[in-house]
Amino acid sequence: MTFATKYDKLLYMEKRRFLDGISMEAIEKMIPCFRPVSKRYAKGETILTYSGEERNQHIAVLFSGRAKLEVLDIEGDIFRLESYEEGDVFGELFTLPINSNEYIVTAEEASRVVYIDYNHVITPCEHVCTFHTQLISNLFIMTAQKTQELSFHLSVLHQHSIREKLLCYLRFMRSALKPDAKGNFEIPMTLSKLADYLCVDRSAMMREIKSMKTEGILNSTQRRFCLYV
Amino acid sequence: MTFATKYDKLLYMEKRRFLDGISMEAIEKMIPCFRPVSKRYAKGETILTYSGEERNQHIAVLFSGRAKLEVLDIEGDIFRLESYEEGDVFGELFTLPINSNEYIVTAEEASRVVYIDYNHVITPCEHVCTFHTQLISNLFIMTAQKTQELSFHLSVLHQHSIREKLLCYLRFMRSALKPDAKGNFEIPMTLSKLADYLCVDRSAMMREIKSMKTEGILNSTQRRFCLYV
DNA sequence: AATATGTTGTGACATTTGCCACAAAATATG
DNA sequence: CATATTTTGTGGCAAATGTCACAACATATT
Repeated sequence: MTFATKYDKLLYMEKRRFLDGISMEAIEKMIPCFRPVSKRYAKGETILTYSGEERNQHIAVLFSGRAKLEVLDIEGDIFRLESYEEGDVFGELFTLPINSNEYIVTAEEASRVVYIDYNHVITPCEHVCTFHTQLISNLFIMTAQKTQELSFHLSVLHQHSIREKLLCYLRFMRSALKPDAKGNFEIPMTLSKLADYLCVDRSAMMREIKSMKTEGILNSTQRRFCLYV
Repeated sequence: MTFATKYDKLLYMEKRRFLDGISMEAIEKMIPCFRPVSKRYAKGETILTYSGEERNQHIAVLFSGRAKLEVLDIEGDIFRLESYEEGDVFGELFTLPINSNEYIVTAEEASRVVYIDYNHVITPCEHVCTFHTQLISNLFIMTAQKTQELSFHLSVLHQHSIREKLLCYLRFMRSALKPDAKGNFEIPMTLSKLADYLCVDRSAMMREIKSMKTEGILNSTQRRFCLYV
């Protein structure tokens, strides 16, 4: 059904994970304290939905697999809002529910999700969890990184023309991906997905890439790009 | 210089503040622990800049006033990325610095900013700060709310046409603002700012509003809207 | 109250962008 | 390896959007 799965990342950054810096022994000690609930989901299965009517105070962490968040609006249109990879956090806590819109998180691969009560994470426990602090820090950094990604996405969409959007995205990718000796780098998603990300029509984007090539601004084949500006 | 200041909010939600749920006595006890640095800025003054070259591990909290975050890109174009009101958190930690872009936070009114070292907040202190947990929770919720706003902004920009963007924004506002008996509500920014927010041309937006009026979809004068769909 | 500055509202025109349709290439699947 | 599915690349045409210019209005400032 879906191809090119290994290219489906939206951005390329070193992500903080929920359990970074916490030893296995510490994790095992923390389990009785946090009482995490782990659930498995098959490919295509709905992980959770919310519509803003009841507040869900659980933090969901995607431990393995891939998932997406889609919005079903009042018109019946559905569109993808976010993509989740291993280590991502999600849940109602992180999405401002637009009234009467339905938010649906679906597994795009077989996935494992761990639910943790938000209050348990924030409140220091009676047992001496040395790594509780680390956990809070991780969670905080993860949320901050999420705002970073969204912030970047917005700054790309703020560009007026397709060309400017492309340049904004590609320049960031060039600096993030450390291009090879010839200056080539390969973006982490297909051109179709890129058009979605930039909120432009795919064929219009292709046309723009073409004219940028003839102008000598860049060079590319498929996902491989080389920027001259 | 700037008018209509009370309408300059982007969204309308009950925001968690940094010191919510913490008594004055507790705050005074916490001061020696956190060692916050408070600075005042005049209207128009630069609060801070960053470009991703050195990591600034401080959290900035806008205690009073108003500020904006702008990006200066490689072309020399400058555009507004975010607006900050009282209680907002900002700083390099929350913005993914696009390579060689310059990020500039400027005071739009006389403002007071409190800087706190991130590690001090996250790490439990030797003194018994009962409200340390509350503080962490506040900070976390604030960051989550930030992602909610960005997330909403993105979901608006994902709409293809000006009309869809308008409807998406206005429907949210209607539900957030509790319209009067006649169904009227007043959006919290000027129409010019709205056009910016929706990333469309202002006059094109006005044209669209006009044709929506003739179609009987909505009614409006200035910032006051009444939606029929 | 008078002035300056920004906001709202409108129209004509140019341009960009989206839409559609199709073929070739690349990538998964069995 | 053969097949199915998706991605990439291209062109013509229509529609949506941006640009420019201007007047009336609203809001701060003095």
